[in-house]
Amino acid sequence: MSFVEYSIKVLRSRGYKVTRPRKQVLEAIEKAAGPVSPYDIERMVQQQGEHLDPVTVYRVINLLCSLTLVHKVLSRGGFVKCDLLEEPGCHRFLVCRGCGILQEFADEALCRQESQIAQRLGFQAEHHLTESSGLCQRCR
Amino acid sequence: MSFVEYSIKVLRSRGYKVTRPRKQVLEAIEKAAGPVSPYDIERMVQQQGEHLDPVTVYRVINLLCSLTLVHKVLSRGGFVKCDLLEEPGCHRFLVCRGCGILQEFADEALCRQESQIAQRLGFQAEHHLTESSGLCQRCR
DNA sequence: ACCGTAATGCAATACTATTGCATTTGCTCT
DNA sequence: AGAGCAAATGCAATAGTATTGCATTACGGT
Repeated sequence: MSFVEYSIKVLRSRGYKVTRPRKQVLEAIEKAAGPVSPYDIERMVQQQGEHLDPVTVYRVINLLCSLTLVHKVLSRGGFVKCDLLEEPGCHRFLVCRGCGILQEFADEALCRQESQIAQRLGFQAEHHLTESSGLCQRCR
Repeated sequence: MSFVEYSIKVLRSRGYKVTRPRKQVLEAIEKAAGPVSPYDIERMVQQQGEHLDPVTVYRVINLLCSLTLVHKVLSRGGFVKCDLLEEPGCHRFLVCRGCGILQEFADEALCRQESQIAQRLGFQAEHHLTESSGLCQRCR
């Protein structure tokens, strides 16, 4: 099942409508090579002769992020489709500082260790956001 | 030694000039309760009857971030002074979703574990950015 | 096919960030 | 103390990112 199909299934199952703009955004993000901004998405859709309001893109992206179908890449800006979909644990990124390539991963042991450290500091951690930078195999 | 004093020492030791705007930014960030934007800093300085260009604030902050005297809090926006200064390892944040309070920490074992995971995925990690969200002791 | 509500489009606006160039100023050397 | 130089700042312009409110549209259940 493709990213778009899976996302539509999730939208329906949570009671969200499957609208034209939502499908447009999903398709744009699926096609994109890397992180894209809401305005990038607007442009991609426009280049197909269709129309889409950037404000709507923001709202769609917010929804998709809240469903973890899409992630924001904080260290670079822009949004990417989730590559792990149903994989449990916090989804994290490796970012190559050479070519910019992204690799998503999840590791429950890491989650546990981080939560443990947080607990020692009086915190009850619920979610871990991690973006590690370095060099990918190629750029090394 | 205060944050400002330490920062000035670092600036000098690395060959950077200690200028009026740099001192103004350092003092503003030291006083701030939480993360502040460059424009917040401009306002803080102006309220003392002094003047400071926001573009300069951006440039100063970039420098301070590159020296890890200041960190950007990506999940919230805004910049904070580093509370760990000379502590080795990547500096990370716990962010309370209740009151917004920040707690900075470093943990070299965590760095190692993350690097190891990255290596299994073909990555040579150099730096780990982490912001965990949850509830602080008070908000729980 | 209709209806109600969720979602979108539009307009306005605020915030965040960057670039180039002329001018100033901190620091070193005498 | 003063001169000179490179680094840093101020200014102007501009691009990119993000949010809000309200009128209108359209999805999906009946």
